[in-house]
Amino acid sequence: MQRYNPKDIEPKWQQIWRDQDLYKAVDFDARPKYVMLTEFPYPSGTGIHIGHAREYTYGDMIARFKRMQGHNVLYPMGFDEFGLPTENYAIKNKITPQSATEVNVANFRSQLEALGYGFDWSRVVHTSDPNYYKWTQWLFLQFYKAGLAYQAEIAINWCPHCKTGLANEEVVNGRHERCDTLVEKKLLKQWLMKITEYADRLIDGLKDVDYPSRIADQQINWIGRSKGAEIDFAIEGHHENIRVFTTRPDTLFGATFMVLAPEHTLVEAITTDEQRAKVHSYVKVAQGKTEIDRQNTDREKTGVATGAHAINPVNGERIPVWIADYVLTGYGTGAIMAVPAHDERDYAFASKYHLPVISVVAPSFRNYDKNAVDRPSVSIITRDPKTNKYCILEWSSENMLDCWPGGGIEDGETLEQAAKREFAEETGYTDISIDNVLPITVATYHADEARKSHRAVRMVVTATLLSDNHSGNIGSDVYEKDAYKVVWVTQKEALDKLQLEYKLMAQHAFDGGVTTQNGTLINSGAYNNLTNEDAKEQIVKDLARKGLAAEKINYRLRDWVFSRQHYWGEPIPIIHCEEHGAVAVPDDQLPVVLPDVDQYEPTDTGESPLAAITDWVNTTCPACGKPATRETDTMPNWAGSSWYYLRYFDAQNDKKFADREKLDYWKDVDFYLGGMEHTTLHLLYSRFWHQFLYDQGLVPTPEPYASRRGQGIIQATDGTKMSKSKGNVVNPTDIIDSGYGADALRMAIAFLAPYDQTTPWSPEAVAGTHRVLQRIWTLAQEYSESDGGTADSPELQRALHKATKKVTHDLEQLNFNTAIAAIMECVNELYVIKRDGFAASEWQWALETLVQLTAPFAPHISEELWQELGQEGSVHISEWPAYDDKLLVEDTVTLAIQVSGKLRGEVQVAKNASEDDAIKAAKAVEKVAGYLDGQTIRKTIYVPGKLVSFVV
RNA sequence: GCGGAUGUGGUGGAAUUGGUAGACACGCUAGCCUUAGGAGCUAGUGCCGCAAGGCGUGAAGGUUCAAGUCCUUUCAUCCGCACCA
Repeated sequence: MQRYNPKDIEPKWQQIWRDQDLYKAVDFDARPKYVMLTEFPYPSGTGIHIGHAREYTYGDMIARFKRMQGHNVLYPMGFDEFGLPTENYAIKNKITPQSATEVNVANFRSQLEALGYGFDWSRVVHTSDPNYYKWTQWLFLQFYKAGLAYQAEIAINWCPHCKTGLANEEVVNGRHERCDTLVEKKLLKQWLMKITEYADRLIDGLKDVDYPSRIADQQINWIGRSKGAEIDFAIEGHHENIRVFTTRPDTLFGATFMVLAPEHTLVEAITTDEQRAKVHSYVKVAQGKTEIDRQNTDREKTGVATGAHAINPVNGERIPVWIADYVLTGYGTGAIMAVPAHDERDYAFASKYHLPVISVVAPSFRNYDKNAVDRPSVSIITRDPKTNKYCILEWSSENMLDCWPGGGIEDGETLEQAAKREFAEETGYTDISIDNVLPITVATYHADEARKSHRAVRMVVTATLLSDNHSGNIGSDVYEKDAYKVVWVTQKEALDKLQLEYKLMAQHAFDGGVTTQNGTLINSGAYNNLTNEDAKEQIVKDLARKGLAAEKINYRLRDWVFSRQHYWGEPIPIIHCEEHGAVAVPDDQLPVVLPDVDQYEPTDTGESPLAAITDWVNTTCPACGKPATRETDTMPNWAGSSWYYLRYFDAQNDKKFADREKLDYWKDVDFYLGGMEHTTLHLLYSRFWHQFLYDQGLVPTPEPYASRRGQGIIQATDGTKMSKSKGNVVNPTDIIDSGYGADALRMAIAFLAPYDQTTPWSPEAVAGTHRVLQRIWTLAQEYSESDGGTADSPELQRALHKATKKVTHDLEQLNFNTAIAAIMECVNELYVIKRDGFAASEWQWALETLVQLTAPFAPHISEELWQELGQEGSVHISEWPAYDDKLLVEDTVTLAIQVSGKLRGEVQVAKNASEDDAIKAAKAVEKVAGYLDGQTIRKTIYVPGKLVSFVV
């Protein structure tokens, strides 16, 4: 018998598949198309890692499964070659980026082939190939011609280590995501893409695609759409207005000051002479701070008054204008109205600089029956200054909520009188002072002794315990006597114990009166008593009539900084002419080829190294033929990957980026698997490009990816992140070469955990899957060496149909791990059946089926055994097995028997046993009978095929 | 703070509509076998207990004949964003 040795069979089949073009996708084929896309790799010098293997393994399994199910599958691969790592690698090794790329790509490709992936290599794309980036440049020019690519001199994020500008998306916690260097602000003339123009489309388009919420929400969050209004405040003694953006126009009456960002354009003009020196020095300090400093929310707020005053448009109040660096230039208008009573940041600022706080929204809690009768009442939040604890009533009845003392306000009684009386009646404490009436409206359901509904409209007061004077009486009537305890608790305990309106009162009392909750307007003139939601609309509407406000939607998303000051990227195809400005390179002069150079190190000047190559830079203007210069910035690494999937549909075309008929055939990507880290980068950028191309009529679908999933990360064995410096990186090629082979590795990766879960690598897993493959191998060998068996086996049929059903369903749900478990279970069952003897004809069928089920997971061994079983052609283009539910049903089933909800035994009954028979059988079980003896059976529940439950 | 997720044996992880918790695998224990291989086969393996039995899905309550699954409260961890007005 031949032993299973992957080294003998894997390279052999890889060569045969290549020779046969087995995985070549066919344009215009009649079978339904299926585009399985995984993110193409960046060909670094270190080769592929286990994360690549996880992604491509899942993709390959789906591609093979769909192919066997009769789809015309396109599973393409390419290389995302431009970018900093290769440039740095080339500089370090003193070679050109072109040759570094060539070497790395060759290495990547051979590693990918060793894993047995069924890529259609005839469609491979290379983003640094001029035949490819010609079209990246051409597409860029479509954006430019549509006004969506533009130049602007702005302060951008600059990485001093990589010496290039960065997009917002590439900065994480103030650092460049690639090299972890603190980014700086640098004022540079930049190319930008107007992705903000597509902000709404990028949100709305998510409704039409199948993305998990963690991906869709992250994108929505990143775009950060927020609805509000822009409101103009007049400045005393000036003609200009200060325009602010706010989402809370309902709190306008509570605006007690304004804050401008230090960089705001009006700062210089409005600052008074007395304040000028202070303002200047503050602005200087603010600009000297790093991004990370300015974004630190723990930092104490600072600011300086400009001396100027603005006029609140709703009430004519004169309010001071400050500058402070907690207001950002880049968002909204760079100026805010500050409402300290309803915004924590404004409150912190107001407290520090002793600015007034005016509450204008009384948070309300409403939970009552509309027909209820009003009953004015008061709740008293009393603090004992000696212990810093608060007095609450703890009820012994389950129907009563623990609460603040309080009760109805009698006719002719003031709020203060009622509060003191109720507190004394309920707690016995007679000596308190009322400090404050909280702006809060609590309307809550309350029933009296006659079960009549009341609406308790509560006033909430805070009070201080002055002495321990006590009446000795707790509770005023028979219902309250001994029904509760008076307890003193800390703030935290109070928040833990109290619920609903009582909790809300506590929160409001403890947080100093600052609240962002909804409620009713107070201190707001004509708008008093409106809900704040209604007031929002009303106030904006009224101001809009006077031309002082307009509804406005703001986005967190910024335009995409598209320039890079590096050599190794697509040259931006623009020519600068003194007379004609920025002119697009004509189509017939594309591509603008990256020139060969000796020096491609980045510079500190903010200029790309291309700027030094004068004979490349100097050219003529396409419009007038006069001397002109080329744009020397290059595109970001995200450019080539923004449309690469479209090129797979027509990879060789030299007339167009892709032929329209081929685009119409392949349409979009059916399933796109990739990394979660690309959610707000590549995935967002490419959706933006695609939506634009759709608007231009260049692609047939509004969205590029019909379905998207993100695979989880494989961590190091100890659960930490793999890193080269820690030496805990798992190399897939090493595992293959060590003798386990690609099939066992693929199975181990997929068996590890659900596909989207982050999970540590387990080195033993490969030994386990290798063992399973050996067992399958052995089964097939023993069959082919046997001379037939003895009996037909319904068990055999059931085992294979069950496995087929499970594997089919699990693959459809992407449950790779349980699909493999089902194969393992089936193999175990076959070993048990084998011991009982076997019939040749059925084993032939059983093994064929097993091999087919295994094919997507372990393609080499399946192909080898398929051939050994006497099949012609490849298992990978054989028809996926069907299953028959009828053959799954066993003749007898095991019923669980419960007595009073506890499992007490089990019994075998015929699969179609009647309820009576089943119950009779259950009662007959000795152990069960013991539990039923002497008990009255109150109820019997029978779930066919599952259990019998006796309630005694 | 906002958004998203996850808590189940020694480990990775299973568990359609509420219906025998721990499938499958790793590891471990014992035995067998051998062409001594990165072997293979058989049995066992949630916890406590000699057993009967009891206890068990982060914690606490609740609904139900029955809860990992539904409801309420709460704790912890991870990911993304974060002075976004």
